[in-house]
Amino acid sequence: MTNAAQTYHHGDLRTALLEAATKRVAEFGIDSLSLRKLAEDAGVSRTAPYHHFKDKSALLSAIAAKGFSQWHTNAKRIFDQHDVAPQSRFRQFIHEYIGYAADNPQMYELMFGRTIWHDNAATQGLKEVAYPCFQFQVEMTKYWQQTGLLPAGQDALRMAQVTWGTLHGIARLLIDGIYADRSHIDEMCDCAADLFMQIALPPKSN
Amino acid sequence: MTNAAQTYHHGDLRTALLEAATKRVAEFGIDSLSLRKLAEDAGVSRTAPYHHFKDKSALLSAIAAKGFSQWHTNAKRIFDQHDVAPQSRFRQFIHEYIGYAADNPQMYELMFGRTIWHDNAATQGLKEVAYPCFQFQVEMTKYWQQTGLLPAGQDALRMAQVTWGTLHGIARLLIDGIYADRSHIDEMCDCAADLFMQIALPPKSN
DNA sequence: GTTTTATCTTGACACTGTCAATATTGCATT
DNA sequence: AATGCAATATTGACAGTGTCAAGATAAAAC
Repeated sequence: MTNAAQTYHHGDLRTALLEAATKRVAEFGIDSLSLRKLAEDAGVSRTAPYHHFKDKSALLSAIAAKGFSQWHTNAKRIFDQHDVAPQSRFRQFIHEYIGYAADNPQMYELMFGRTIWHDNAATQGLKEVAYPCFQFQVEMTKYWQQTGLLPAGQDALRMAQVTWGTLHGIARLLIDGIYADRSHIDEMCDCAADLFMQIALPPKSN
Repeated sequence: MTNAAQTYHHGDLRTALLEAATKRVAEFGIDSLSLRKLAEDAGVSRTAPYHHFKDKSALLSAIAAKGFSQWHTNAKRIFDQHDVAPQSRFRQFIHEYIGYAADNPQMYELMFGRTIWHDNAATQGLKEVAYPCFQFQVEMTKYWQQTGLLPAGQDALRMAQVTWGTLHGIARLLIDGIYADRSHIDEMCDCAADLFMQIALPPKSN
């Protein structure tokens, strides 16, 4: 017990655990998270966390939920800059998406990885935050189709899956250190943006 | 020297372990693989596997290596159908890539997931099989650019990263059960193909 | 036949998540 | 203020895990 407060009840253990766990995951990765060690660092016993999170998966879900709501507001901020031209906004969104993943690789891995999504392991609370985030991707896609940035002939949902899939894939390749190299992030983003906006682009002179 | 498997009179524990592990991973996933249980099933002691694989990660790398060489030959087979029009081949490649991922989700997860790639955990032997596989993606991209299927203005490597990223992303979204639904695989593939080949498509106006 | 080498075994260590039973406290109601 | 209940925290225990060290055994090399 390194903490001076030796009270039997911690007071706000849930918040303390969540914050410590978030920090630990961000720094050392999902696999490094141990409930026991976490409890010890918080100055409580090994099983104390179980009164605030059903199991380890629930804790991870809670961490991811924070990440989702954070990213969701960020995405809205970018998208809602109505004074910026759609093309620039679209490009900026791509850069910021990949940038977020590159800057918070462990959090991204947690949010969009199999750890919390396989076998329907995701908490109800997580789904309630994540699904609107997914839905937002469709709304944006619809808008970009309407403004002629993306081909309008395709179904918006399908289109959203593909465009998001691209961003997701690039992010994963970067994070997992496969094939793609961090030093060319911007070029890759621009390449993706150009590919998407083939039709929308005015014919280049040079 | 490095060919530890080539023995005349020895038992074939290495092969037995590799096969059993591959089967287990394919069926129940990476996390379900336990070296101890694997050894027990093979009728040897818990630490016997360590004489054939440095650690668990090395075993996983070996499994993934098999998957890579398998996929690599498959990709070449599709690409080398010179009697099929490039457009059809390109489309077929996309469908088969996603199809492979959808049919072998656990293997795909292992091959292209962080488990073996993060922290440079990949074995040298794995890299020797995987890197040519990545490189092939660039060669195909170059070809598609030359045939006018993909925009030729972009750097081939960058282009390959984006196109592969798209396939990878769609595959991951499918496998992890995020957002994308298995029942629309074909539509998603076609949507991606159409998006990539905007330029190759017959011009609608202008 | 003897030595070297590859392979396998037992024992042990330090972890992990999680359940069960128990103890302590804070808060609401009387 | 006293009491009862629900929330919270604790110790003990169980069944796992990967992996190292040291010793045993069989096969191969000499």
